[in-house]
Amino acid sequence: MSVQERKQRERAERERLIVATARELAEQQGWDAVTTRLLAERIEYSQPVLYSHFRGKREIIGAVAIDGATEMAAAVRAAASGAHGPRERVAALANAYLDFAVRNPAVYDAMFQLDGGLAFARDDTPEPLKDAFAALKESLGAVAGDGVDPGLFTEVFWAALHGVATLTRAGRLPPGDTARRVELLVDRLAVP
Amino acid sequence: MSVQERKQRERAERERLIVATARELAEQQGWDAVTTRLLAERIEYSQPVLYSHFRGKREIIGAVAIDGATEMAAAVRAAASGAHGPRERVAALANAYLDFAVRNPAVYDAMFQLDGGLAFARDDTPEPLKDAFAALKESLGAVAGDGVDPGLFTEVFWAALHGVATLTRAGRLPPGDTARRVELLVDRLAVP
DNA sequence: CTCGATTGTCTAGCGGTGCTAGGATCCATC
DNA sequence: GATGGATCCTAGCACCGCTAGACAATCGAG
Repeated sequence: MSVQERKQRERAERERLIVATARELAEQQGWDAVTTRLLAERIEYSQPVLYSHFRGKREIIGAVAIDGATEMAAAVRAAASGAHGPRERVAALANAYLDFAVRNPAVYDAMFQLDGGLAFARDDTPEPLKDAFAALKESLGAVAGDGVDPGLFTEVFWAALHGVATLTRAGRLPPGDTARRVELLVDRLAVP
Repeated sequence: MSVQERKQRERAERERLIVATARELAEQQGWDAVTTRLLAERIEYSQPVLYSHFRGKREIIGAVAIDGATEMAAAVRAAASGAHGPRERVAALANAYLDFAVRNPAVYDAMFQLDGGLAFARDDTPEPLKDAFAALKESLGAVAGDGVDPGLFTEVFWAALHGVATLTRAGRLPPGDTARRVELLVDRLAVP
């Protein structure tokens, strides 16, 4: 039995290695550079090994996305917990969110831009994704205002942050004014 | 001279055909299906002909994006001009924007999601792109509020719309509540 | 009207992609 | 130590964006 357990452990270890390497490669050279050949070479196995862990490249992206969601949830909660008052919490959250997107562009893309084969906003949505949304809702729900559904408010605020994050990184918005944009967003959207 | 002019005209005609076919193909089967081979077959020329008009696939995407920007600017202006009062204009604009994104997903992707090799938010930005932003600004600038730069406000409002559009279509936001989201956005962001 | 030059187009192919079939190799078990 | 199943790799498929070079059509000069 112990032998099987060891093999299982090693297999799980290798799977983590694949995901970590894919993420590293994507952050360094972009997702286009994450080819199955290069990824296989980096983990020092042949291509087919990747397919014994994942159905395809799409699932590898999905795995990176789930890892990222866990981290983002933690980052957002940490930022929120360090601020006093609902409004300050929201401002801290917004900055933490955008900071995460800037620091981990490839992971952010995996989560929200690329097709990782994941289900969103459904019952069978992976737990880390639900939890990341929950982390936003914890702070944002408090400033939704009377008569406004906290879930809906969270979605709208999140969408605004997402828009700022993606348009800025894609060069559609001039960089540098992010702080002022966040300020405006928080001022207007969050009810005191 | 007339012969050259005719040739030039036919060449321009073919270029329009390429862009229109690429757009049609992308809307029908997604941008992944827009391969140079299939595109060439559809226009009934060989692949290299595409490269005598465009530097590569990226530039074809860019051409579709520019076409789309012109149409979006018109759609937004039409919607805004049919509404009374600043706040109603903004609501009409927001709905027109999201409607455009839903009706022309491939074009929307070409404009804001894919790499079309275009410059944004710069001096050498193609005129139609500048004009699309200007169309937004015309209506949005009026509700920016005192002490808020109209350009900055337009960017933020646009980013929020973009977030709603992309997250909804990517399945990240449950569809169906778009109207309520727009309502919330307009209520909070637009100053009476 | 002929004939070289230019222009336009196509065939064929390069190096890359994601993915997989089938054979070789390793190793726990009998 | 033999054996059978799990594990892994080599080789290759069909496709991608893109391009070199052959070929045909057209133009302009003599």
